Amino acid sequence: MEFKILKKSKISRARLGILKTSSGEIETPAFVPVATQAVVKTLTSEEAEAAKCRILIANTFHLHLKPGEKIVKNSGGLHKFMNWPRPLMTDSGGFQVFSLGFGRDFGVGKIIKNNADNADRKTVGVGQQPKQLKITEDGVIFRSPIDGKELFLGPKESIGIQENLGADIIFAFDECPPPNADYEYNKLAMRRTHRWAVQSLKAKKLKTQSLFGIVQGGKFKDLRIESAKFIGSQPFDGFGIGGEFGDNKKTMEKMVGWIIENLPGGKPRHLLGIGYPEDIPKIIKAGIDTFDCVAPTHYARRGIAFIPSGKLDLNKSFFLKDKNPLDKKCGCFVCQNYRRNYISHLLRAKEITALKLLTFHNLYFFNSLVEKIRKQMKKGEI
RNA sequence: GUGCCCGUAGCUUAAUGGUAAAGCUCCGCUCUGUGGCAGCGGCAACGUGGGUUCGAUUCCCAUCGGGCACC
Repeated sequence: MEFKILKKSKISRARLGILKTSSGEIETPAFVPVATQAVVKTLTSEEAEAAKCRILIANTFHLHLKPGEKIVKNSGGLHKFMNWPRPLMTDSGGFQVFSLGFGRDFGVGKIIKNNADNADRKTVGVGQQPKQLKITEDGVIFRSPIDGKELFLGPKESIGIQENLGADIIFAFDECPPPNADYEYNKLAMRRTHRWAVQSLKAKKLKTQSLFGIVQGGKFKDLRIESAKFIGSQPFDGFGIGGEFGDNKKTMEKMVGWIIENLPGGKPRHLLGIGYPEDIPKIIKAGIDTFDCVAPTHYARRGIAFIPSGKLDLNKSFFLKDKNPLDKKCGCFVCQNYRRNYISHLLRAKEITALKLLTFHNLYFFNSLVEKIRKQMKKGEI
């Protein structure tokens, strides 16, 4: 892999680049749509490409369970398996330590609003374990959500699976602590993640893949700096930034800043799981090169379209009388050919095509948004 | 025409001699390394008219509407 920085902004930390992988190159900054189960839900790979997707991220944990990495490997690897010849990432399964663990126990996502509703939420401290899984020094004992069987995932296991899957960019196994974890828990989890990072490097054998280390540290400045410095000092090909980013957009920007300042400048930085439209200019200005987010695809399946002025909830009945396209200025095939009333009807009729049309539009919207930012960067406007 | 049964929220159904509950629909809200989920909140009803009773959605009568059986 090669990362070429074409231009550095003079007014922010933003940079324009080309990320060259074994499966071709992408322009950065770039949005990375989520294809957990080796598919952008509701779309074919050809459709994802038509929606301007140039790189996707699949998931180690999910693909290990179903269909199993050997099936994928025997099918010629992830690219051939899903007919996606372009660049691919796989997430390490570290996030599932959170989403199937404390995230499920407390019913929280990785961003938790610090309001009255959450004032009485308990904090997670050192020594606590999630109900459904066990975190040890060597890795994590999961229970398969499919058959309840015990399943162990550590750095070696994760890298082994990711090598079999065969994405171009793979991630070190990490622990993503919950947003309600206290300082001491974050410190402990972060240092464990650092040890796992070193073990992930050691476990990696294939040279065709690039390995990204993951920075943790929660919302704590000294931990984020320590993590960025440590992970940054290791021979990774690039860096992921994981975990939580405070309870509002401003703190997120600030926190990403702490990390970026302490990472080596020449390697790509991927922000894990962040990217609402309003976040995108901010994180790019903070120095992020790639980022993934379920927002466009997940919201689509809840009936919501992203447009320049915000979001449209097509479930609302007044859209049944709205003959406009989702977005008049959008160039995607959905906006060229379909109207809000029809999509709203399909949603109400529970027709899966509604989800497909919205997914396509949302991805096109996100990818166009980032494309526009790249153009602005070329002109020196960002 | 006669007999029997049934009329509770937009829909499908509960419960009760002390003014009513749920599911779906509908209307809000939440979801950031993905659940084609889920969760939270809200609007909304005793067919009509009498009677008995301190009090009737509940018991009685009539009436209207629906169903079944018989003629």
